[in-house]
Amino acid sequence: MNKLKKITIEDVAEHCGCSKATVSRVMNHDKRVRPETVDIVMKAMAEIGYHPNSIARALSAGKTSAVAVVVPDNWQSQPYYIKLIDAIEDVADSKGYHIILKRRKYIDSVIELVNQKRVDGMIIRNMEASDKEKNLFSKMERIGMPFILTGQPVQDYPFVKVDNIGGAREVASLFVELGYKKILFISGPEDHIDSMDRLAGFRVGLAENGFDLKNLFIERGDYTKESGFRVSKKFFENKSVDAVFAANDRMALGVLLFCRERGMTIPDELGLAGCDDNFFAEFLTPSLTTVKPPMYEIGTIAMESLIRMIENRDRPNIKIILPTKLMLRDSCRRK
Amino acid sequence: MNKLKKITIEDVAEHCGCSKATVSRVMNHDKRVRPETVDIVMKAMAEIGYHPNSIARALSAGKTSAVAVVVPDNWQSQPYYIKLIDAIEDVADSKGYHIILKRRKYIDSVIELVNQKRVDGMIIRNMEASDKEKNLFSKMERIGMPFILTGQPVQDYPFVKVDNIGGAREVASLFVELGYKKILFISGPEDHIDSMDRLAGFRVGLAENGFDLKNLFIERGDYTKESGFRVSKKFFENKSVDAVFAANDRMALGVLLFCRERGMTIPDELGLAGCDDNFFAEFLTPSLTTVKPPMYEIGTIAMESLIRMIENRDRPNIKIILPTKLMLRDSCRRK
DNA sequence: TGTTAATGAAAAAACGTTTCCATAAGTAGA
DNA sequence: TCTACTTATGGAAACGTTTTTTCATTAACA
Repeated sequence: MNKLKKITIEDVAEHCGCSKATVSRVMNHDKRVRPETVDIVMKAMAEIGYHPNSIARALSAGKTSAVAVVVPDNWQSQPYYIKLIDAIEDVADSKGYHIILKRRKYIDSVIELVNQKRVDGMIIRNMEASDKEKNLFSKMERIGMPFILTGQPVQDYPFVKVDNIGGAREVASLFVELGYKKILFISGPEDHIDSMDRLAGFRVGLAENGFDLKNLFIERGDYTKESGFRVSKKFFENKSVDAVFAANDRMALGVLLFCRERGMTIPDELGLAGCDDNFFAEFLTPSLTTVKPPMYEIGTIAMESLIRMIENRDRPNIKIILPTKLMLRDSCRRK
Repeated sequence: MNKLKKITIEDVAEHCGCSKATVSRVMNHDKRVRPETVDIVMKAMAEIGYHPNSIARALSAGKTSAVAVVVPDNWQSQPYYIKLIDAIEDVADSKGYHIILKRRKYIDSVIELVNQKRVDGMIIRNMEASDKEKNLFSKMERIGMPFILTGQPVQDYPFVKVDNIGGAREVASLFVELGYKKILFISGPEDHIDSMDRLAGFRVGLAENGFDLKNLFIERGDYTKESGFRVSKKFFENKSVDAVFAANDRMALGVLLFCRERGMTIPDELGLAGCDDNFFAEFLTPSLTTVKPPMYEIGTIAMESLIRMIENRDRPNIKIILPTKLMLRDSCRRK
């Protein structure tokens, strides 16, 4: 096997009869090098096909130009994670950073990345926070490695998140406007913060539009399609409502499937709305009204902030909440 | 701002009164170091909280333990890319590798990764091959950096791909079995290899099941939902068929939407099948029969092969074609 | 003409590892 | 007791950059 000789800065120096230092200065646009020398060096680099070794650079500079992005294990269930990552990559590329992708299940590997100084910073989609994660956060804080949360605030760490409360409030306003008098809210699993926020916002929205909260019913699901089906089956046995608002689209899909089986037509007999603008929402029959989180914006702002933290070595206290967008589709209509 | 003093191998050496070399040997499980010394060093490392710097390691070893994964720009449209990435990460983590994710649009950045020796290898989902990509491939070959294609074979480079021909053949077999006598195939954009393979396989499958190819009609789409709609609208103006096979699910969705508008019931008046098992296929009404590509397996095999190439420094000629799975759903039924 | 200041570039140190080479101590065989 | 071989370790070079220091040359000035 032919062993390729590596081309280093030394070869360039030799080829144009100057020192490594000069070549390095040319590469880094140091203005103290004479223009003609610059030309000579540039030409030499092109001629012998030199490219600086980024690892050596990183070691010398103490900066890797890489950031880790941590997503939930089931990122598959939410295509908006792709938007989040796209946004992060768009910013990253324009600033010369690379992103190392990790699922939460590989948190040990993420911790190693930090310990071994393999990344300059991190963006974490933290939907829950285990002890391991909390330790990680405090360690990063301690060693001064910047990071930003994009799920939920934890302690006093920087975050960029969705305004779940505001989004649900808009749905409430819509539901009242459409004339719904009795409403069912299907929550997520116990204590899930997103779901709690959505319920809180929904309540506020209903109340401020003159809806009597006595007519708001609440059932608990677990975010799965099946739970949406199950909950509605149980609920509709002895009660009825005008509309259902589910804490996510998967459960709303469950409700829709139940109605289809039961022969209840949507939106005529029942209004329906979900959250997340999941991939199928647009293609269901009827298409599903839902609350769309601004994932691209979150990714953009998170990455821009992170880079600022990395490069300025300061620690601006980023705490940003971004508004959702109500996607009004066919699953709810004036009563 | 408090400047954290970095803890290096030198500190460990000092702390336990031995040399850096010995500490290094302990970390790398060199058996030539006395067991008691190992204990001392291990304890010292734990006590002062030492973690080796991965960048320094990479420089010294000439190995980054990172691989680049390149996906199409519109990976958003195909959730199976997530499965591909998950598989790659699963293998990567078990072998101590990290993955750097890049979209194809940032190919320049990918090229830099290679030039700057920032990764040990690459997995590329190449659905088409631009000149830039071809140059990249040949450069990687030249400098001896391993890579694997997971889209289409190019020249003689290693690849792992889907058996599009076989998948389409199964659909053909199904269609004949269901009693369809006249069939429309909607192709992808001109010369798209996946689409061509699917058509070829479909033809073979029909013929070998005794179907008269005179009754196979072919129209060209461009993979979008809209083109599926448009093509069917135009086709059904003056012809009719028993079933449609579209080269992807998005176009099949277009056909479905057209039928819904036109009042043609699926599967009673028209059988329908697509390719890809896209996210919505399962949730459409009726749910869509489709050909599911084995993306997880592709990712697994690609990454395992890549690691073998990286670590063994040999170049086994990987050329693997994996079978699809027919997802039989409600959109086609016996005539 | 001699002193000082500014400039361009070389040499050397640093970044934090791994690895090669040397050495000292210990063991075994004669 | 000598030689030869192993074993555990230390010292130093290497990996390929950047950055600091040093030095030599030229320009400027009195």
